[in-house]
Order: sequence, then structure tokens, then C-alpha cells
Amino acid sequence: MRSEANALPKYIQASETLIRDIVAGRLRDGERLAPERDMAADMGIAVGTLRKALGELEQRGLIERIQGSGNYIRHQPDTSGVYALFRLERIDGGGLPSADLYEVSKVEKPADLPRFGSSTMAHRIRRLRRLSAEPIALEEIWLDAKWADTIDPKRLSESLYLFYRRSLNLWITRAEDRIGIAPMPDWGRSLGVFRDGMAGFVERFGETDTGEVAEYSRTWFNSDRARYVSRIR
Amino acid sequence: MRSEANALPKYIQASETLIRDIVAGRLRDGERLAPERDMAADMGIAVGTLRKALGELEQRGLIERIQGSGNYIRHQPDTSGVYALFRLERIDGGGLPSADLYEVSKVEKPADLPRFGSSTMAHRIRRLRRLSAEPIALEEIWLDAKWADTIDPKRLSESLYLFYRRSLNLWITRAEDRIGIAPMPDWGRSLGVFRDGMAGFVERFGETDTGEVAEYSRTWFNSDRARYVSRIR
DNA sequence: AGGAATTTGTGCGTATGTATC
DNA sequence: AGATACATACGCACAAATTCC
Repeated sequence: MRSEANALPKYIQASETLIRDIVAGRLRDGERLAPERDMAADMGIAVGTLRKALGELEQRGLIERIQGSGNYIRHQPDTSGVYALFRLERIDGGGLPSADLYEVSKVEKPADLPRFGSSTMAHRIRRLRRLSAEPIALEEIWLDAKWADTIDPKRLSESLYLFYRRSLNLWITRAEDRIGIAPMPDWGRSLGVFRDGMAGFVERFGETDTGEVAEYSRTWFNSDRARYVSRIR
Repeated sequence: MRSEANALPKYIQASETLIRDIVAGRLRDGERLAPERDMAADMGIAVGTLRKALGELEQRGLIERIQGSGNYIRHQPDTSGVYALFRLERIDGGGLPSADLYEVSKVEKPADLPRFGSSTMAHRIRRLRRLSAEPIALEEIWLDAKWADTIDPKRLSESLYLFYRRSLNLWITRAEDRIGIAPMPDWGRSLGVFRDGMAGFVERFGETDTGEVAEYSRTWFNSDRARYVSRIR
């Protein structure tokens, strides 16, 4: 029973409203939501419909539902949120991620680059990755030129995905990583990440909500100091 | 409203009944289930309750629900379902997984093994992993002895996780993988997986629904032939 | 081709169980 | 122990997609 033709189901409208409120920061981490009956009344929908929406949020890990207590926001914007896509950690556990910018340039996509995106040009970003100050990886990101004419290196100080969202309105929501072994790249010598020899190697294809591949990146990490972590399900 | 004290919710009873029927093969792949109203009547529960159970099955990928048509079994016992946790693929893409059993033994957990599970003993399973017949990895699985007194190698022919479920009633639903580089193990020489040198290395902690770590495994894979793939979000 | 029958999807309201405060 | 709040369960009505005749 939909109020308007062609409208999305109410439970999806409700969940998307709540998701926007959470990621926009209007609802803060740890905060308790209003009781389900009150929220449902406010939104003009039935409790069962709202509960279906809350179920979606729970699945995404945005809220925790505790019987007899309430529904609580679970959203750490600076760890799980922005760094959700960063999968390297120190062998001795954890570590706070940071990055030194090393190069930003706009170039023709080289022939040996995997195909992605629609433009023939791409921005190439090279960074030195650190975990708790220790250099652990070299990173080379290729951003399809479709998403930006130019990139101001001054604005790249923080998380790259944060920059994508804030400055380019580009939301990378999915990624496919392929992990293997490869020799470290020429441009990375003398940066103190590796002594020599082989490195852990991560290829990433970053996708938007629509499945478009906007970004391709390669990361070489020192497997003596760091490893790639994947949590499944 | 539960018919008996301490009983599981009806929707969980219903979903578990259906799951058993599917994995036991009583319901075959592609088969259409009876209409929801009929099934609910047969099981003596309300349609909404049954639908919640069917939602669980859909999430696990065991059925496909098509509006206006019906609910269909989707269960490829040896591909997507059981191998959902297998993350290696050939560099040239895909490949059908199989395994040769190499050793099964019950041993005291060595001191250098990471801590997991409650028992001091563990079953050690060593396998050669293939993708489309080509050897690509060595695998060493440590299953906490809590879950089985003995393991019959004859029953280990197929998927390990299928064996866990069917024979041990153990459901591995989550895992944490850590990927790096390591030298291949001594016991793996002469199995034709590697020429020499370093291998991709995957450590896995397999968890049950309750978060208990039941299994720890190490996999060494030939990075010339295979890579680890992680799809995010 | 088209309409009727079938089947799943959405939405509502209500009653009761159970965990938390 | 009582109040509050989420969880389970039921039944019904209508919408939307598919199938059948």
C-alpha cells in the first residue's frame, strides 16, 4: 500500500532517511533512538514497517538493537567509516593509519593498466603509507579523470575517501581486492619501506553505488611489518 | 508466543527445518517450494512467521524468492554455497576448487600456534589445494578438539565446511583472514605447488555464530598461479 | 493478446513474550 | 516489583509480478 505511485516502499524510505541522518552526523555514535512506537508515529508508519527498516540498519552495522533497552547508533566515522576500506594492520596488531603524499599528476592511462572507468586520462597519486608512524606500504592510486579535472594536493591531506566524498562527491562503497606477491616498484626505492626483495601486493578496484569502477590502486606492503586483514561475513 | 517454555522462536525452528531439508538433499536445486500460505498451514504457523524464516534462507543464499512466482531452492552443494569462504582464485580468473587430503592427525596444540578454542588438543588436517586441477596451495587446518573426538578421513572427501556442518554440527559463519608472505613449510616440499622461495600466506580464524573460534588455518599459495580475492561491502 | 488466477511483497494493527531499567 | 522497550506471532487487506488459460 503505497502513498504515491512509483514511490519506494516505506520501509526503504525509512531506512534511507535514518542512514542519511547517521552518516551526516545528525545522530551521534552511542545515542539511543526514540522508542520504536514513537518513531513510527512520528514517521507516520506502522511499527512493523519501521522494524523492518531498523533491521536493515542493524545488518549494515549502523545500529545495535537491544531488547528491553533500545536501538543505539553504532557508527565510528573515523575508524569503521572512513578507514573501513583500509585493510592493512601491523603484525603486532592495529596501528593508526596515516599517509605522506609523494606525487599527484594527471596522465594518460598507460597501456599496462587494467581497464577501468570511461576516461582515457587518470590522476595518479602516490603515497607512503604509515601505521603509527612506521612506514609500511607504498600506494599508487589511479582515479579516473571523469571524476575531477584537477586535484589540489593541499586538499589531499586526510583520508582519500573522505576527500573523494567531500570534494568530488564521489562515494566509493564497494571494492574488490586481489592480494598476491610482487616486486616493489622502482619509484618506491629510498623511501624506507623495504629493505629489498618481494612485497605483499594489493590490487583494488573501487566502485561507486552504481557499480562503476572509479578508482584502481596498487599497494605494496612490507610483510615483515604489516599484513592484510579481511573479516568475512 | 511460544508453544513451550525454553523453545526456540518458531521462525528459527522453521528456518532450521528447511535448511536441514535443503542440505540433506530432500529438496533439490531449482525445485519450487509450496506456496507460502500452504507451507505455513502445514507447519501450523502464520504466513508472516514463515516469511521471516524464508528471509533467513534467502540471506544465506539457499533460496531465491520471486514475487508472483515462488520460492526456489538455490543450492549448488559444491560451488558457491559451501565455497563461500574460499578466497583463492587463479590469476587468469576463477577455477573450480578441489582438495587432496594429505594428512589427518590429532595432536597436542604446539606452543607456537596462536591461541584459539578451549581444548589443549586439536585435529591437524593437511591438504593440497587445487583450482581446476592445478595445484595452487598448501593448507593446514587446526580444528579444536572440542568439536570432535575423532575424524574419519573417509568423510573428509568434499568441502571441509560441509563436513563440519553435516558430521560435527559445526557452523563456521564468520572468519578473519590475515594475508602476508611466508616461506613455504617443510612438509609441503615435493607436492608440486611451488618451485621455491616465498609464498602468499593466509592465516584464518574461523568462528561460529556465537563468536567462538573453532578453527585456525594456514594456507600457503603460489602467487604466480593464484591470488587472494576480497570483495568489500 | 489479454484477462483471470496464483503467488510473493508491502503495510497495518494488535496481543503477548521477554529483557532491561 | 513495576514500567518501559524490543521481540515474536498472528491475521488481514491490498499491491505487484508471474503464470496460466
